[in-house]
Amino acid sequence: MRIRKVTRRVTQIYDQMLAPSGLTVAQFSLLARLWPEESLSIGELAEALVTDPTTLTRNIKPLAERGLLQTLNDAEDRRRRLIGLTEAGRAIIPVAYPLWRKAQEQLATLLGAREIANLNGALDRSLERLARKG
Amino acid sequence: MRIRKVTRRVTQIYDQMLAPSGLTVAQFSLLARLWPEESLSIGELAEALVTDPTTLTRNIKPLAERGLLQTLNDAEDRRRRLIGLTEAGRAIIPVAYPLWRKAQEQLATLLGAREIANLNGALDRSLERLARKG
DNA sequence: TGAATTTATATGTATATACATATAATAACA
DNA sequence: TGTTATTATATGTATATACATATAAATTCA
Repeated sequence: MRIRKVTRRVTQIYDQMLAPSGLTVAQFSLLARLWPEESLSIGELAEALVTDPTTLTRNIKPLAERGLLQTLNDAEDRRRRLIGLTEAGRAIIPVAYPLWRKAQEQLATLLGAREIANLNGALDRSLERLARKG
Repeated sequence: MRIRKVTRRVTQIYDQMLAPSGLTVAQFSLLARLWPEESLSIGELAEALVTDPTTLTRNIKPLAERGLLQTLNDAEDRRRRLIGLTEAGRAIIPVAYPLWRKAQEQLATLLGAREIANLNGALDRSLERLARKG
């Protein structure tokens, strides 16, 4: 499958560039999503990241162990866990962001700005149609 | 990352459709690549699938245990393992292929033929630029 | 030819991913 | 209100993925 092949290479490029920060691209995406927010539940975060809630439970674990994420119990609904950035979690974003930008630039160089724009447009439209329900 | 989100959903769709065959889309891709060939080494197969050779070593394992793949030692180069389909491996392709087509059709319905063609074109061009060397 | 280098694959380790199922808590309803 | 159904998350299990490193075999070269 084409898209799986391309994604493997793209993930590799981002992961290699982000390596000095100690984050993977999946981890950076997760942290970055929480950057402007107070905190989100597992379910909300899963929906935002278009991933399975059970995947998120697992992905949160190493980040929480490294002290980048913290969990609060929702008083209104005691089933929910509210996930938010810790101090360290907020602090790592400005370290990782420039690396992420560099990966983005490298990709733009490899593929060309026109192709990137075309691809992003097609992916955005596809996401909308695929986001929920298959 | 957009492409990672889309790929997760697309993989899910293919995996669900292929479930009756007991294959994942990654496994189907691997077996299908060997269908017209005699056999390929780990390295050749990795390159064809745009994946890491170490990933392939792992992916082969469950398929070999299920008797779908077999390994031959290359007489010319005793480091190389030649991977090929077994009888059972050849037999499962005609079972899985229609399911794979169905997933493809479902995706075409969701995204539209025009968008699919656009996306495939962009992905093919991207693959060419990304395939080797990052 | 013998030592150094390169190449092919495997292993250790870690994250990413999702399904089936379990559990606990909330919501619905009779 | 008490029972049932639904919802949020976690766990068990399995595959997918790749890097660092190990190992063995082939190649290079002095």
